[in-house]
Amino acid sequence: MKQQIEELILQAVETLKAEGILDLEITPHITIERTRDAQHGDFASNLALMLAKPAKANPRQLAIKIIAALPQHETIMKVELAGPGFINFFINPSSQYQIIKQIHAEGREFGLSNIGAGKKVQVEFVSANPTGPLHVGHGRGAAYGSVVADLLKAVGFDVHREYYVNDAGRQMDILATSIWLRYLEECGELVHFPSNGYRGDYVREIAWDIHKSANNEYRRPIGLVLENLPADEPQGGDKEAHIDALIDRTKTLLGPSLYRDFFQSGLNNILDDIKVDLKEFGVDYQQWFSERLLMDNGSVGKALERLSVGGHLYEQDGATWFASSKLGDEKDRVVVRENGQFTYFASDIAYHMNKLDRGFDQIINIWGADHHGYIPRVRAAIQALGADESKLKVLLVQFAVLYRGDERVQMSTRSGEFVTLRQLRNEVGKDAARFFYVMRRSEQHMDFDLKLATSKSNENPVFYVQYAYARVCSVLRQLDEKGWERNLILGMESLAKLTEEHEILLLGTLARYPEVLERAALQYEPHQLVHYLRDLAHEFHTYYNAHQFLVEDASIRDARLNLVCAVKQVLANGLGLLNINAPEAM
RNA sequence: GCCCCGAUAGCUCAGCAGGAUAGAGCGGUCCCCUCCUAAGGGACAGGCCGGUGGUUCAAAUCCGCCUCGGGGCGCCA
Repeated sequence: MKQQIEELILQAVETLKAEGILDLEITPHITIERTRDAQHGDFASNLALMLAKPAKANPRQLAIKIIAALPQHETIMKVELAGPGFINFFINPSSQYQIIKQIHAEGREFGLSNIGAGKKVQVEFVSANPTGPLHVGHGRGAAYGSVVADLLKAVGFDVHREYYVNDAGRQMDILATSIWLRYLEECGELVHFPSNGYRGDYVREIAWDIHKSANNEYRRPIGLVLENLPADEPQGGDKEAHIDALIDRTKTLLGPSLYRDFFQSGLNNILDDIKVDLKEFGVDYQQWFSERLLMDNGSVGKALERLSVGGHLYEQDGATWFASSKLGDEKDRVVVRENGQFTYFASDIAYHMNKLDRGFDQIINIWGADHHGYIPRVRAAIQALGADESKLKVLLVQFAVLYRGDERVQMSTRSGEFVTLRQLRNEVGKDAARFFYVMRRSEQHMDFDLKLATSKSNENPVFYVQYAYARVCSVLRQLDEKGWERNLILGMESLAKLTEEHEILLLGTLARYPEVLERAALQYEPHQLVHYLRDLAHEFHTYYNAHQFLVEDASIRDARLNLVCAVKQVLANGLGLLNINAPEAM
């Protein structure tokens, strides 16, 4: 519809050019938008306003000429000049009814497009360290990332979803050590738990499990563990030095092989839990990409080699630095520490090299807003690797600040005081949680009131949309109970009987759906789809209250049912994209 | 100090590839079930779109400056 009007306008412009009214040099960017006010018709163009200056003409005069030059078309009922020079298009109602036939014909496919066809996109999201269960902050990234991925797929991109598992590095050593200390407690040793260790209950649970299956295999006397350790912070020492020494001691006492076993069982335990958690939250991945794999298979070395060949590395103070400041970063970054270990950034460079080598046309990283300072160095790395940095798109998700009523909930993984994603799901359910997370713009700080989200009252907006769907289902059940049968063909033939204001309004909203999907996908903004679904549900509820669908006159009845079933289909398609259930009854 | 995000109704937020009287939900006041689920609908009240300059025929939307919030600036991950 929109495209048709665009073509008509384009033809008009050509005509005016041929007549010498418009300069041949002018190639206008034609913008057509749906009107907000029905008085302004269905579509409006500001073309005359845009061209007024280059054409050196009065916008209203110009609009009149454009209108005169517009070819006739069956879908256009009338064209009006309005305001300062807007051209308003009124669509012929008979062509508006087509949307119902289209939705019925396309079903689940309705709204999908192929504007992304042939483009491979990788979406990396969540990628939380496997040092504990996912909390509600990760939930937002999970919901947002999965819907962005689904939207891109819906408009034709070849989407690859990935979780980068930080299974190497110091944090993991701290975790392994924390589990081991809890394990020793379970064995009966009297342990002073380090202030910098992971204190969550899940650490104890993992320790119990290991003790159950391995008994005292990993037990060492606590005296040996604590011997000559630097003091912890509460004792006036440095907590970092303390925990590092504790890690070293753990490795020494267990030996490489046993330490690795222990480490691995902690990792597996938590990663499996994360996988199940996300699966239950409706989030699937094509790949779980291991950082340790990059370390072990030499990819990090290769990536640094590539940077080195390009002259991007230098040695200073015993460390190896990446000269990222020459490529837009604010300072250079260490990639190999003085102690010979790679930094986290080094493996991230390798990971991005790997992404590039896999031939994605676009790489989308969805990060927490706290990582924003990290973007310039990754861009620098991509350039240094010889790739086009515009392939990288970083989408930042602002934090969800948790409230319980008026009280702000403090969160800290270390202290173990946090609300897990699983707790949230258990309290509100998958549907409400997902809906809440994506109903706000991702760059927007979000106040997530657990009290509100956990309330099963009608304040919860997800019910509103689901209820519209359930109502249609209910209508169809009622039809059956009344002994009527729906005649699809008769309904389609009688669409012209849908002349009520509410009905015309719904036709327009239904027709908007593909545009909403396209826009939401290309702008990575799932909330646009959420708002659309709310609008659609609202218009349906209003219609429902204003008119009876199951009327005696079969032709009107079937026409209305076809309209209402089109609404049902679009609600199902939209909710499906959000991975939110569409219940037959509530 | 530098960087990112934000500031719109009492509250939570849409609207921001500039457009015609700024929207929704919740909360407030009132109204609508002998009728397909009232988890619904309708009406009213509620706004100097943080402030201030600028660009434009047109600015909540774009640009500059300022104020106030949140976050980030490690040989941590």
